[in-house]
Amino acid sequence: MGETVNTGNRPVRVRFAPSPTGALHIGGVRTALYNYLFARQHGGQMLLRIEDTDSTRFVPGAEEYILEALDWLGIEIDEGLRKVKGERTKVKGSIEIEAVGEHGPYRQSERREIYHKYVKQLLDSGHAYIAFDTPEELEKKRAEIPNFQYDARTRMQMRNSLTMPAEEVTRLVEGGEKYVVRFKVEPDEDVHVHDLIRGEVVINSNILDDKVLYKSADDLPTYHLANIVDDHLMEISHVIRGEEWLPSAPLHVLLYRAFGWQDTMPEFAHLPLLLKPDGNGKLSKRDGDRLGFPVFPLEFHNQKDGTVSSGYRESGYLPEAVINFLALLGWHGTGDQEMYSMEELIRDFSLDRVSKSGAKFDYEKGKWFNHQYLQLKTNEELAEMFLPVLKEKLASFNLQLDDFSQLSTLNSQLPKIIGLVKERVNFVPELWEQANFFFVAPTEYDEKSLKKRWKEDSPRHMQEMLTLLEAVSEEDWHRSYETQDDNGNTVIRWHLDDIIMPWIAEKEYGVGIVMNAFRICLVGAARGPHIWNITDVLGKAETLKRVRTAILALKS
RNA sequence: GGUGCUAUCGUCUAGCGGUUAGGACAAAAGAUUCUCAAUCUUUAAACCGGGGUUCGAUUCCCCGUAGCACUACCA
Repeated sequence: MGETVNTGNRPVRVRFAPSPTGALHIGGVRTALYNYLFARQHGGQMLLRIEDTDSTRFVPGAEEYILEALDWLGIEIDEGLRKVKGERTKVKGSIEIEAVGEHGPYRQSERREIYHKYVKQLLDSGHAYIAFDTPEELEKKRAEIPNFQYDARTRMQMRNSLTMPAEEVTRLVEGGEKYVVRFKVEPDEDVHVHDLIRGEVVINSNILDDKVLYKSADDLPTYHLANIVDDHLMEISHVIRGEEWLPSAPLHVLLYRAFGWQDTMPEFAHLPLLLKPDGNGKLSKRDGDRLGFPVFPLEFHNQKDGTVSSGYRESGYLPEAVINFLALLGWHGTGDQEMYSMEELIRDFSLDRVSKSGAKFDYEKGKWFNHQYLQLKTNEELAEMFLPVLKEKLASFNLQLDDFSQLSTLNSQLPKIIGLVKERVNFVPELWEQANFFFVAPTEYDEKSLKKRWKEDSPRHMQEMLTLLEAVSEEDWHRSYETQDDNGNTVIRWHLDDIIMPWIAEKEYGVGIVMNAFRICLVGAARGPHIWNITDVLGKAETLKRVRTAILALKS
C-alpha cells in the first residue's frame, strides 16, 4: 500500500497554514488531515503556520480555535504553533499555545523583516516593481475598461516605477505615499505546474496579472509572497491544499523561479473541494445552518460579528468518527473498507488515490460513522460522556426530584442503562431521549400510543398484574436465567416472564395488549428496550408506583 | 466574459480495454419482537452526449454539454 509519489531525497515536510479569520471550516480540517496523514506515512514533519497577513480580517480567538480543533481531532503538530499538551483548559478559547521549531516565528505578522528582504530582492532583480495606483483608481479602471487586468499590456499606462522617473518614485516612497509592490509577470509563456493529483497543468502567463506582493499601508506581504517565502524558508517539501489554489499555482511557480528556488520548489497537490449536500457550490457555513448540521469542528463564538457556529464536538460527535468520515470524502482505499482508524489511514493513505472531483458533503453518512464508533465504546466510557448531559437534563426536572430519589442507585446503574439503549442512538446527547424514563417517571402519556395500546380493559389488566407483581420477592424481581428458544439458541429469560405470561395465556388477554399497556405505564409511550430490562433497572417499588400512577391518570 | 479543473447509482466511491459495473450511506420490502429502534436478509438504483482509436470502450484521445473554482492592496 502507500505512496508511489517520488518524494525525492528531501525529508517530507508539509504544512497546514490557515488564516485566523474565523472558525476552521470542515474543508480546512480535511486539508489538515490529509497533510498530517501524508507526513506521518513518510515519517515527515507536520508544520502549522498562521497566515495572518490581512490585518483587517483577523478574528480574535480564531488561532486558539484552530489549534484546539486539531488537538481534539488528534491531528498532531510537530513544528510551528500548537496547543500545549495537558489538561483541557476550563475557560473556552483560552488554551495555551506554544511555538516549536527552528524556522519561526510561525505567525506571518511576526515575520515582517524577513519579507522586507525578499521584497527588496525581487525589486533589485527586476522581477517586481513599485506601484502607486490607489484602490479607487484601480476600481475606476475596472469599471471603465472591460476585463481590465494589471499586466504586461497595461502596466505601462499606470503609475508605477516602470513609468515614473526613479527620483520621483524615491521621493514618493520616502514621503510616505502608500504603494504596493507588484510581481512583474513576463507575457507569452506557458507555465507548467506539476500536480500530484491532477498531473500536468499548463497556464499561459498572459492570463496572470501582476499580483500585489506587498502593501506599504500595513507593511505586510500578501498571501502569495509570504506563502512562497515561508514554504521555502521552512523547507516545505509538499504543498497539499484546496483546489481553489490551483489557478494561482502558476504564479507561485513563477515566484519560486524569480527567487532562484526552482530546484527546491515543493511538490503540489490540489485537493478536490467539499460541496454543499444539495445543489451545487462550495460548502459554506450557511449550508450548515440551513440544513441543520455543523460545518465546523468545534462550536465557535465569533467575537467580531457576534455569531455562534455549532460544532461537531458539541453536537456529540466522536473525533474518530469525524476523522473517518472526512478521510473518505475525497479519498478511498483499494478495498471496500469503510471504517478506518487514524493508524490505518496513516498506513493506507496515498495522494494518488485522492479523487479529482469535488465531494458533496453527505451528512447522513457522518451520522452513520458516529453511530458505528459509538457502539465501539464501552458502556462505562459512554456513561462518563453522558453524565454532563444527564445532570443538565435532570436539573430541568427539579420538580420531580422525588421521582428519582434513588438517583444515586441509578447512577451506579448508568452503564447498564446505556447498554440497553446505546445501539439506537447516533450521538451521546440522544441517550437522554432514549433513556429519560429510567430517571424520570412519565408525567404524561403519548397520545398515539394510548390510542393504539391502551384499551378499555387496560386498567383492569394492570390492576390484576399489580397483584401478581406485588407477590414477587425482591430477589426474584431481578432474576433471569439462560434457556433455549425454539431454534435452539441460548436466550435470556426473565423470571417475571414465568409469572406474567402464563397468567395472560390463562386469561386469554393477549400478550400484545397487556404488555403494551404495562409499557405505557412505565415509559409513557410504546417505545424503549425490552420490558423486563426496564423493570430490572427501575426496581420493584418504582415499577409498582408507576403502574398505580398510570391507572389513576388513565382511568377514563 | 476569460482561464483552469472535473464528470460511474440520489450521495461517497471501486473500476486503471474484455466485469452479471462492486461496496457503503440513504431508500424500499421481509424476518424478528410486547413497543420503538437496532440488527439480519433481500430489492431497487449509475457509466453526461457525440465522434474517433481498437477485434472490443465506463476505461484512451478529441469535441460538445454541464458543474465547480479562480479572475482583490482576501486567503
